[in-house]
Amino acid sequence: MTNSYLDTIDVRLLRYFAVVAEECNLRRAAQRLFMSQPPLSRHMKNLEEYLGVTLFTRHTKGLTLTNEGTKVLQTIQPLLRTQESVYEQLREFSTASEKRVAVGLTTAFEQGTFTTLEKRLREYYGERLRLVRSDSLKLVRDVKKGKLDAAFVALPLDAPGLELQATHYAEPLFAVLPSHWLEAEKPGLALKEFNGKPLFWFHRDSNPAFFDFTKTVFAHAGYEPLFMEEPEEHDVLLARIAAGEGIGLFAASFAAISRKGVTFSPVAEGELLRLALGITSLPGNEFLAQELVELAAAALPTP
Amino acid sequence: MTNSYLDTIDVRLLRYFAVVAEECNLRRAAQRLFMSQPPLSRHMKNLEEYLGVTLFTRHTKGLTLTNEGTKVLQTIQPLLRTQESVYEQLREFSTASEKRVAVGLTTAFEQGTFTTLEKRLREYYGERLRLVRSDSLKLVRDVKKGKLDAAFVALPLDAPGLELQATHYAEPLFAVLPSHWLEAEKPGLALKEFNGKPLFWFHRDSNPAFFDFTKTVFAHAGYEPLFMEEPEEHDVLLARIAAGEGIGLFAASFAAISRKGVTFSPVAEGELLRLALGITSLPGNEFLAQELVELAAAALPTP
DNA sequence: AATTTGTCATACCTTAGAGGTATCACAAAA
DNA sequence: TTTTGTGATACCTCTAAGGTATGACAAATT
Repeated sequence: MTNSYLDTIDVRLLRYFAVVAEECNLRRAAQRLFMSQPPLSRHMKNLEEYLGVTLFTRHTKGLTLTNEGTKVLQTIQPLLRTQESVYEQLREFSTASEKRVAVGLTTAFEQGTFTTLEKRLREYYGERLRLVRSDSLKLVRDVKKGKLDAAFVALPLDAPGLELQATHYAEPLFAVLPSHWLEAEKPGLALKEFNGKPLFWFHRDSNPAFFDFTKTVFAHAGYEPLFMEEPEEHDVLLARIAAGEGIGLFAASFAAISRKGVTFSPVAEGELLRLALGITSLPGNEFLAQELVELAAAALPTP
Repeated sequence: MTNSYLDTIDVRLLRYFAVVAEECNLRRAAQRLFMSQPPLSRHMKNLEEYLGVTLFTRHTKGLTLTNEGTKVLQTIQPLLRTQESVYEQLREFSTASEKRVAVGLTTAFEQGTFTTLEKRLREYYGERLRLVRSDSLKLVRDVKKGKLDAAFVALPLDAPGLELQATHYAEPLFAVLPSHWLEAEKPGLALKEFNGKPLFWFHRDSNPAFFDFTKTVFAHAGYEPLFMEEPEEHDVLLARIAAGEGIGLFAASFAAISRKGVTFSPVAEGELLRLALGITSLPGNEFLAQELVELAAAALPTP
């Protein structure tokens, strides 16, 4: 019996192949699969290598299936269908025959903000609920992969291909400063007072749209920050601010956390710099998303 | 519709589950799957998490399926069967409707050793052949994974669960020394003359059985080497030997490669330190293995 | 009762491979 | 000629699969 490499092919590759065959265009197929074009190109090449078959002819307008490619496509259809139906059946088995709900929760706001919401979610979904805390970008990735059904994320956020529903909830950003920088209590600090001073901020890659937006706001306010890489851990960040290395900008709810040596202070431009709470999900999960919006409306303060 | 994590489960996990369910024992199941017990334990835990179902009750004599576990097992059977049959059909598609043959070739011998063998293989299998060169241990791993149908490997080698057939071909080891260490031409150097001198040698982990064996031979010969980590690249190794950092021990065929500053010399214990050529494959591939043994017999010199 | 053995679980590490960005080569369209 | 849209390539990052070492625990053995 010749194994010829084939046993190790992931069914996922075959599913990718089906989508590519349908689109006849790598870029579009990649978009539908929530990935970028190059890895998909590689996957198709590998698949051809595995199978020992040329699946496509490549030309400058896209791809077209070869005859063998068509045959392969027909051959795998039953497998893809069987997988779907079996997975559908497996979903029925979850505890108490009820469908599980996996929901993400952003760490962009102070976690205490969500205690009521969490309680409501647990009451509402009971054992079926699976709650995951992470930063908005990882949550978006997991929603795309199907690991999460929906996620509460911080807006603004660019999530192409996903449904995105806003809730009423939003918070202005607060400045977090080393206490000794603040000569007197000044509510509503103007950002321009910090011109040239270092700001702990996220890397542009993690959310280009929001990064560029804030940069514009900073510029308008006359604040040209010296960007410093933000530490992962919240307490580390506070410690470094206390040490006078730079300032931070957090959602207002974080003012609930105090630390020796740092001062939370509202900024004059706070209303421009708002984080809103949104719910993201794959198209098709609108019902769940709507449920979550309503639960959030009932369980979050109206600021 | 709720995705609930489930879409991302690899079918492989389900296949593992089926094996575990059959064996009711993680260690044995892991052995059948060519992996160690801990990852399998984790996989089963993850699977339960994904499905939201307790599949097994764990006790001190092994595992037993729960009722839900049995139901899940029944549910996935059609998928596993469909996958097998579809993959079987896919194999038919390989170029010219012929089954492909993936064969590994060890780098433990000088590659020129195999020129005739390679030629024969290509003549015999034609386009169907896929030849991979790597070290014996990676080849064994790929054979286990099904990426290779069979591989020519260096013996002795411990490959539990795999078929292992010896060919008639074997080579003694030669010493490779910095030229300036050799005062006069001495054919048949005794290892003990190098006592305490550094030896570039492989890490024990890569082949414990062979490592221990050679160590015993060294000890008997009165050679207590100072083991040094062997560089990956052959030419780097030669350069460092030329620089006088230590000696090496290679299969005799490598004497074909000369380099300024190093001398290849047979060792008196060479007949004890032999590398043989073997063919390894998964049980069930005996026919191919036998073919390869015969091709090797015809294409390799009888030393 | 104490020891040994065989079970699964846990902690930690290494590494293959999936996916990302930047960029290329090429042909069709403008 | 330039622009635009195609797939391919090179290179990087990081997740997750698999490995080793070890633990906790119960049954079997002494």
